[in-house]
Amino acid sequence: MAVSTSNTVLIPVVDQSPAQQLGACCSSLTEAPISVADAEVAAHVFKALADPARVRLLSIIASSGPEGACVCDLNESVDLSQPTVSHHLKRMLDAGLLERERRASWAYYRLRPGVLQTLAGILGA
Amino acid sequence: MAVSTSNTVLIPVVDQSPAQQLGACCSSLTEAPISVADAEVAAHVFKALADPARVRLLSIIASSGPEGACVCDLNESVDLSQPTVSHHLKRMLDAGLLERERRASWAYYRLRPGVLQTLAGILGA
DNA sequence: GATCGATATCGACGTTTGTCAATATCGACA
DNA sequence: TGTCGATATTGACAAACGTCGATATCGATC
Repeated sequence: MAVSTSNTVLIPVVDQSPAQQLGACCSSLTEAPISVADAEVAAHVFKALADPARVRLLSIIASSGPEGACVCDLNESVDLSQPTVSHHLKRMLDAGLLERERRASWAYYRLRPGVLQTLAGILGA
Repeated sequence: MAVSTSNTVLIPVVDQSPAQQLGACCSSLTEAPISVADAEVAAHVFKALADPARVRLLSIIASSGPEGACVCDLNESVDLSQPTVSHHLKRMLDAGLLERERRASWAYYRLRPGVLQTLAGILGA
């Protein structure tokens, strides 16, 4: 998706997940007023955390280390239907909080490395 | 609101703002799976950040230091009606992210001390 | 006390969201 | 190739949300 012109490579920001854009957007909310565009990006990522089921799913996934957590286990960890769990996982995946890997018939989700640190950096001092 | 019985003082958790409960709930999302109750508290605070207008308002307020920002200025900083700005401020106030102080006819909002650090601590490692 | 300016609340509206049942997809394996 | 189990997608619905205009509240000042 990168557009190459002579010796420069332009990467359309809109093709990146919100959490990816987050890394390059703003240093800290408290340092200076965030721009309207960057606020949009940040809010999109916070939205992915703005639901109890997603917070819990993320915590379970994050606690299961770099190998990730199997959806089959996640389905039983929260009291929600399988499609609903799948929906929440997709939401966090699209936001760039999670990564997915297929192993045989199963899907494993894991935390995207560094994304929580980036988010904390934007919040924290 | 504290209920005093003989020599103990019980503070009902439900009477505290979500951000206040946050301080006493969970250490880190990545350490161990968060409980259902704590996930509810955390999600409530994240919800207060899950809107572009609120992120920007919070950033403007946070950037204006401990003396806070006047609503009269905030109204002009974002392209929204006065009632909408008031609504967003109330949402963050209820979540425990902000504090309000009246000076003469004006209302000043400021960041509740330490709340972003607490939030970052829950996210970060 | 009457007025005025600043902020908050109310009522209404279209949009987004969380949820589920039903169904589709996709890989493994007989 | 056909079946089965795991996960994703679709469609529908109620609830929550963001927004605004109109109005209420509340202090200051005349």
